[in-house]
Amino acid sequence: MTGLRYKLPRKSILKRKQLIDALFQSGRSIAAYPLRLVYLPMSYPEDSRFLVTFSVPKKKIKKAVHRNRIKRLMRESFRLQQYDLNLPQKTLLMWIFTGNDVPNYEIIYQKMNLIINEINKKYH
RNA sequence: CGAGUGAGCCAUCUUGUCGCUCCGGUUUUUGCCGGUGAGGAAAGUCCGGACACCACAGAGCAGUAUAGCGGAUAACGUCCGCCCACCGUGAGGUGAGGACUAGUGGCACAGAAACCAGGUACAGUUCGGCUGUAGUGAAAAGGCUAAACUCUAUACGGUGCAAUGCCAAGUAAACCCGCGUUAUCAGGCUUGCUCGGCCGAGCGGGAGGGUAGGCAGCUAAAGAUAAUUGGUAACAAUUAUCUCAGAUAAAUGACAAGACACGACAGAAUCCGGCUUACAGGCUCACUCGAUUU
RNA sequence: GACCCGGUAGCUCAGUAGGUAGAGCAUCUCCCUUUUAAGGAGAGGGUCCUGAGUUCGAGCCUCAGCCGGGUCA
Repeated sequence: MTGLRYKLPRKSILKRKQLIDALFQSGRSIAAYPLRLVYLPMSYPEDSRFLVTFSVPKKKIKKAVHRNRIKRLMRESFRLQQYDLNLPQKTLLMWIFTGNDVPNYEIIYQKMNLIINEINKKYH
């Protein structure tokens, strides 16, 4: 795995509303509190193995500072683990935070690792 | 030294590795190099502007806001100075601080009686329901109440960057019902109403279809810092230096090491000036009271 | 982001010149009935979202905050 650059540029971020709607309509999900991953294999023009986005509901986390903090932790955690995820084809990913409090980085990292392993089992 | 008052400022820092936004350069292949990157409240959206658009905004009414006097300002409900009232030993603090001698209304309970009056008990009387006292109450004939209507003075066109302009893509110039078509005529604008003015060949409703991209607006400005001058002050003028976020499912994070005061409230979304609310702790200056020493 | 509404009993809502907080449903008790439902009689239940201010006195007027909802591309 040497030589891999752990980057997460803008082109790998899911932005288009049409794709997000499709993801919610027919995507599957895996949960590991306080995280939930919604995913859907799909083809799209962007040159990236996946399109990913992170979401923290305002109903659960009231303060904008805390929502930003959680999204940053999730983004950082996914950035470092993106090559552990073995996907046979292009896939849409949405990470949703379902907890009620601000967690620390280690919990996010471990739970994300759990979900990623779960996905890999399904494809092998 | 202790207690306190007022004004202003700061908001963990340093280094390394990996990563993100925007800008510039390099390179021609999505890399590399350099720079850049949240707040004093970015918040609440409570005021005031700038800016943009609306068949240029006219008159009257209504409505809303403000309320000692003077000044500052682009403007303000903000700020500064002075006067007055109240609070504090004091430094100081607080104040919607015009008018119930224009009119209308309200004053529960208690009380004989509560706002065109009327008249309880007792006493005194010049016998005139005249005077005093008692009693209820916030208030008893003289008042209180305008954060009651109202009056006076002043100000105010409406909508807001999801405004607005342009580009690209796509769809349905179709269907049903009603009204109207060269007119003292449907309907619309003038943003609550009336008058007046203007637009006008289509308009209103039902059911249904399509779009959810990009660029401009978008950050160099009532700008920041310093000095000097004018002014009691708010503030203004001049000179010098500097360029300081512009994202768009939305950029500031992770890890490691070190330091100490062991880190509060909290995240820009068109931009400024205020107000209000949240907030660990620290610093500076001026002043007051008390005690002690000399 | 900008601009608007609302908060009163367990639920749905009334509440105007500021003066003792009400209705319907629900709950509980009793009556009626073989029993239940319906009907009748009665009872309990309130920080009027929170905190200040004006007033002799605020659900109501003023200011600040909290929570919930809506409109606009």
